[in-house]
Amino acid sequence: MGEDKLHKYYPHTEKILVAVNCIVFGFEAGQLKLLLLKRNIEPASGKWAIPGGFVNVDESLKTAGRRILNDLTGLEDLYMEQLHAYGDVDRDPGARVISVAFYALIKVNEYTHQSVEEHDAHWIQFSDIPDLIFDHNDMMDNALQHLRTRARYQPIGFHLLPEKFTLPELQKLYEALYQKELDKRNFRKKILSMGFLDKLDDKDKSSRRGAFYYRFNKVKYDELVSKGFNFEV
Amino acid sequence: MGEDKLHKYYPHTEKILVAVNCIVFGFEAGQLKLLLLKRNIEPASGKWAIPGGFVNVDESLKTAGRRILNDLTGLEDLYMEQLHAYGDVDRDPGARVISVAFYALIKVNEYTHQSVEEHDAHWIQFSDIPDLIFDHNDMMDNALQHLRTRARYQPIGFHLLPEKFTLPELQKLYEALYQKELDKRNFRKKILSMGFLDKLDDKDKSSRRGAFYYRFNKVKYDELVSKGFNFEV
DNA sequence: ATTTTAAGGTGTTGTTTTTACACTTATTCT
DNA sequence: AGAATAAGTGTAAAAACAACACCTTAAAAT
Repeated sequence: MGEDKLHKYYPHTEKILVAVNCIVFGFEAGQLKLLLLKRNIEPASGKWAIPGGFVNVDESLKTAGRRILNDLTGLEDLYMEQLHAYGDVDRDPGARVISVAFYALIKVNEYTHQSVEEHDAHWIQFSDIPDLIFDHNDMMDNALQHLRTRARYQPIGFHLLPEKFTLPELQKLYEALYQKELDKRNFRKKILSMGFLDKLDDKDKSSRRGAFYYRFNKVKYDELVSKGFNFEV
Repeated sequence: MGEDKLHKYYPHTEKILVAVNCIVFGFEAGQLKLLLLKRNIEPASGKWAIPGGFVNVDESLKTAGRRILNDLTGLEDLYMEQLHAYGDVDRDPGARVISVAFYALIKVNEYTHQSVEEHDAHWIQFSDIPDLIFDHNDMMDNALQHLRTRARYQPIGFHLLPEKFTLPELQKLYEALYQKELDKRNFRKKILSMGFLDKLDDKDKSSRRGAFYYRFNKVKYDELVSKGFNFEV
């Protein structure tokens, strides 16, 4: 799509820089974590920032998000949803930049850890989030808030856990999200009564007794939803 | 903010046209309605569209939304929230345009009707929505879906009603949103038990018996929220 | 003036969902 | 063998929800 077409149809209009930022959440050792980078371009080089970059004219917003996140951290195939467009005139002191924020959820494992480290990115837990550049602390707050409310009504928490997870792990995730302890019996009763978790034969042996693994069964879940089921934790 | 600054900090980056669209909802005669315009610029001139226009470099997204909506329809001071940024590369055949959609709620009355008519905009009820340009039908679907879920957990429905409204009116609004009949006694019990509606002394006399007016008391509502209350209808 | 009509307003009961709460079991470590 | 640790399990009381029918008010019609 060239300049000709642009001027033909929308003369006297001003173009603007468009960026995307990806707020990447991970869950590890009972802690919710955020992926941050030290920015390496001016202005604000060296300061902590949420991964981001500029959208090219020939790519969609989500494509740009995936490309930029891959460039900056090596991560790919994450669950990603658009969150909000940040458009205050002076939000970026370098230029007028509108940024579309996405939040992403990732199953943290050795491979992703390695990739993140090689790119000099860092997992920071929520009690230790530093001052971030521009409006990135706002983005982070909004994303966290959004994740909290959304996880209650959509089964997106499973994107933060490995394929095979235990019920105590799942409960710890929800406790981390809601910042509130949950009753073990009531939690298990509720989750299992929904009927889309498959109990596996093997156990996670990191505790003495060991806890059975479960798996999220998307086929069953979709079937239930099509019958009017509403997820809620 | 000039070109100098831009080139100093972010060289080799491509700027893009940024638009906003406002999905404006109204509620009248028991019907949820959408404000639409016939587009008067190319491409797709003469086709039905959601009101929209381009963002200037010196205004925020929301400011642009209010300015454009005011230009196109004369409306002002609406409740407005950002919804989603639409960024597919070919969504607008005229150029690469990213559009940030807002949804807006308005208390329809004689004054707003007049203003809308003078600008040749139209209130269309949901059963009669025509084919819209570009991805505007998607925007509308998303906005409606969003309104429905959001109205359940946030007291935003009151933005669609006059300051003084009756309980039968409020119930009709929720019935229109959920497309489902509600039990009069249970609805009244639930809404009134929340304790943020003030009953007024006068009645709406458009029915034989007349129904008492109520008013949403924001101070009481905020107080309840600060004590941990969660709105849900 | 009386009757009719249309919509507003009101409580109770059974069912379902949610919450609170304590002991047993499996396994590892010593 | 025994101690330690976390996993796993059931019940009862309380709260929320859903279903349901009649009386009241006031305008309109006769």
